Amino acid sequence: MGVATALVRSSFLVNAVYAESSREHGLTPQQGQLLCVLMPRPYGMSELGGVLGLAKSSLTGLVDRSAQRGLVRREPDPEDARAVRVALTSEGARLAKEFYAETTRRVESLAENLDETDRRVLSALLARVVFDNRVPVVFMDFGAVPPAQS
Amino acid sequence: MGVATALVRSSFLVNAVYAESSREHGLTPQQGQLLCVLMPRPYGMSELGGVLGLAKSSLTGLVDRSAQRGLVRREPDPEDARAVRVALTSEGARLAKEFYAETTRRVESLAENLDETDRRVLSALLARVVFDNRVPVVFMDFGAVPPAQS
DNA sequence: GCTAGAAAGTTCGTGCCGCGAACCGGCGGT
DNA sequence: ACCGCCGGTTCGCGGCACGAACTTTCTAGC
Repeated sequence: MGVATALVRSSFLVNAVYAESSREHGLTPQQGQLLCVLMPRPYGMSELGGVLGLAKSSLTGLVDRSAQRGLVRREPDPEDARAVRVALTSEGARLAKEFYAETTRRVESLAENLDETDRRVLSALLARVVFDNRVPVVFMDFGAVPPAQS
Repeated sequence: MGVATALVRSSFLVNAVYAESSREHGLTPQQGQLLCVLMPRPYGMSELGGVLGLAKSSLTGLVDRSAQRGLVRREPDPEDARAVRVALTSEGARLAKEFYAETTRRVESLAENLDETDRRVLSALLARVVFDNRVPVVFMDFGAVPPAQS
């Protein structure tokens, strides 16, 4: 199988899993992604647009809906009266943590038939691709590899 | 980087590339995907739902819009008066071929910094994941590796 | 200081997407 | 001949993403 085909199909798979996990947590995939991005710290709207690859107006809507559900909050930026800092509410932080953990678990399980070595190799190669192509931090890397204290 | 993080981020990347390629061909990503699936042969609506992972009603809409743009056609199934076979129009087939080729090229180029060996390993590992998880044929594998007459 | 313009966000209108519920007509077993 | 299943469509809903136009605030240049 060509590398393009492999990448496209695996993306399809990961998306499906991500979407299902979102749905089961009462989130849309976009909201799930927003929560994950906000986990480490608050972001400005434009900054979020850059990370998520969305237009400003798209962000307004996404943050509106997420705020309406009590997941995030718009705080005024103390340094710039125009700007806004989008932060998780405590409820949002709770859900984000849960969603992140469960999604990580499920995506990991997609590679459960690979042995430890293969998983490491796969991670390393994908990490290289991700790095080379300057992919923004759309999914954290916390305890991601709480790993093997080999 | 954990395997989950690597998979999620690379998916994000591939999606972005896929979406951009679609847009530049005047397609939505869903329409592009539909065209790619239909390249080898016509499909029934339910069958398409299975492959794309969509509800019946979602398919109706997608096929409607694609048909309106002259990309696909609904043909009656000669064996079953209820059923329908969705097929590419000649225009649709032309665009599909173009879109497929360009998208393959771009996705491949995401791994351009990997040497031939690494690319092969990456393909093999992803193919394994895709196979183990029964991912439907959402992206063909034609001349996928027409490559290098080294 | 003042003003021209850039930057941060919002609003608005449009089209696409995905879903479930309800529905219709053909198919098939009994 | 009937009744249940199956393939598809319709409808109404909410979410998503965009560009264009607009408001307010910041900042450069003079």
